[in-house]
Amino acid sequence: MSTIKDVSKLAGVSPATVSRVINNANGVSAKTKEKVKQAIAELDFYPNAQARALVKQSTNTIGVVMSELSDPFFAIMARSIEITAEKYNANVLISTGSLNEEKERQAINSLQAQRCKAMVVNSKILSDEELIDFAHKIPGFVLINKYIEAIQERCIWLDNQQGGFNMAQYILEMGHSNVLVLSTKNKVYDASRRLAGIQSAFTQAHKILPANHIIYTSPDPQGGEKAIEQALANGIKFTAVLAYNDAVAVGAVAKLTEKGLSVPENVSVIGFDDVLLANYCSPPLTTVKYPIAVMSQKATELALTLSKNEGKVSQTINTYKYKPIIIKRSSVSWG
Amino acid sequence: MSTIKDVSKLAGVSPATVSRVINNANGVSAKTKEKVKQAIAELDFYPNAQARALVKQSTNTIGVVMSELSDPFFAIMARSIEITAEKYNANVLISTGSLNEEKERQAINSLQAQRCKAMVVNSKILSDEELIDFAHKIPGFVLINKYIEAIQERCIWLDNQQGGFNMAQYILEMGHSNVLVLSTKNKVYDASRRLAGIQSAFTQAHKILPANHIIYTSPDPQGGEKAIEQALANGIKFTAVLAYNDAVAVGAVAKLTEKGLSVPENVSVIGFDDVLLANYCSPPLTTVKYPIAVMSQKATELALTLSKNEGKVSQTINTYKYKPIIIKRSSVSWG
DNA sequence: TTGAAAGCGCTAACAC
DNA sequence: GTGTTAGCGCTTTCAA
Repeated sequence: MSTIKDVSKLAGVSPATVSRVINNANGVSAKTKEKVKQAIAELDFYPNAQARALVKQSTNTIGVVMSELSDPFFAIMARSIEITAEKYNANVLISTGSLNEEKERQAINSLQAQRCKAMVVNSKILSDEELIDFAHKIPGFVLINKYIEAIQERCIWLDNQQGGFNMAQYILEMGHSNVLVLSTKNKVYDASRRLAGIQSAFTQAHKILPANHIIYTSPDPQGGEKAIEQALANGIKFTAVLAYNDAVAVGAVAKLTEKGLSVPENVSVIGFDDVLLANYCSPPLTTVKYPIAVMSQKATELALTLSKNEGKVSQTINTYKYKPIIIKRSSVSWG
Repeated sequence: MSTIKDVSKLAGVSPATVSRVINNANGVSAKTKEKVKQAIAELDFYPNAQARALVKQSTNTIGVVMSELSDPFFAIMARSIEITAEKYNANVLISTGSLNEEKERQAINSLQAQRCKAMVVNSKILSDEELIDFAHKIPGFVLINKYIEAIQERCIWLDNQQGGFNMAQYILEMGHSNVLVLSTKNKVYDASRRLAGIQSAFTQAHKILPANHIIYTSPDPQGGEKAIEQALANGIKFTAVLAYNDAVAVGAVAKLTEKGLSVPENVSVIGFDDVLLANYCSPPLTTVKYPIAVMSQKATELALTLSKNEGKVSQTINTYKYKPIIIKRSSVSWG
């Protein structure tokens, strides 16, 4: 790979001049500019991004931490961040953390090593203290899908508790009182918020949600299938299922159908997120809309802005809480 | 952000020694190592990845070019690459190109600027010549989902034509002869291969596929819906739909159902890819399996290997063609 | 309008 | 074992 020196030699100018040309600086005569451009083309030269970053002390790269690219929810998030970043001419570096504390930390560290000043982090598992710490060290550190009061001006979040509350309230209104809740690994932040919301709706309605009606399972269709299998095997009685997300819901529907229980006639099911799948599965899924695309865009813009201002937070706006909304389709019937 | 010099000062050693410690080089006494480590912790120091890359002349980063992260197909691909890269301690840099020639080229260029020596590229639209050119310049350049003879030892591909052929052969065997084909933008590589396969199956069966039975639409559910709407509006008669991918198929099913045509009783539908959606939509979709996860893993390993060998291709293996297989579910009936 | 020179943060010879 | 030095490819003063 050729360097700026090679180009300068071929064009018969100094490296500085070549630098001026590739950076569109003015103060270069049209003639030399032309010569340089030709040399660049001839040598197929691309300025080394690392060298540039090193001297400029900035990369214009936004780092993204999330757990699982292949999950449609995160895929939408990634896409939205990317589109937004492009608008601001920023590059995107994605680092995945999975549901493991050490990995999540590493993901952030590797982004730090890349000297990303802007970061959008979807932490599922790190402690609040550690995240607050990061926020204080990294100017453009933004948390998405999570709320921590101490750094609320850097949190873009959905009110998950409200979402859980909505699901439960709706299903109770529909006349179901034997409800099965499919949650996920209890250390996962949003899962616990949603569960809290569900429980508070039960309490408010003076109903009881027995502990054995809560099953913790993996957040994918297989998880949904397994959970239903298990509930049925344990003889748990239920006429409704509240799933952690749409993928789990869809797996639950599949297993219920397989066992001769039709949805929504025998069992009602509610998902969460409203990903593509929810609209096209059968029956179309009643679910809670998670406006992740809008939120990701906001998070990206905030991260970029903060990193420019060296972390100085704007005075006017200081909270970014989004509201979940029930999308009623066909997977719920009167109980 | 602190530098190696700051650390060396605080620890009372030379920068070289610090470098030795962070690189786990031997020849450092336990005592100094301890001092240095303490200083590192105290200053919260992370070695600057760009500076490192610059002097080492290598980044251990694999670049990925693809069009659309939010498509589940690509999401699986990204995930598989990531998992594989991690095994080899390589970082992943994703650059998206969309279905636009200039953007695709830019995506590759920006990866070049980052000095990625290994690259997995899913090109939808660049010309063969240009791709061959890149392959000659970039040691670890690997093409995924595309076959170009001149660089076949760097191509990981599915036999799309065979896949198209299989779909069509199966639907013809099932007794359908009024078939609607939902393809996508005709410049897209795999779409054209699949279409060619479909056509050759028709020819071989001495059947005719009229030109107005081929509709070009966007590769997502909305595209499927629109295409069906259009076909119906134009009074085209069909009892079977061959879709470009599962997302299109699922959209088609939704629109057909909406119009009072049930699947598979009135119309049979076949998808392509076998993404998660295919198994959980209604009815479960008969589709063509695209083993993208395995292929992505292979591509990653190949790219990494080639980049280590400076592009020298191993002698033993020299072709990576994968076979599509029909997965029979419930969206096809006898015609 | 152009060039020389210093330096970004790190590693790798080569001394000692 | 440890330090000194040069240099990776680029940008940016400062001079000319």
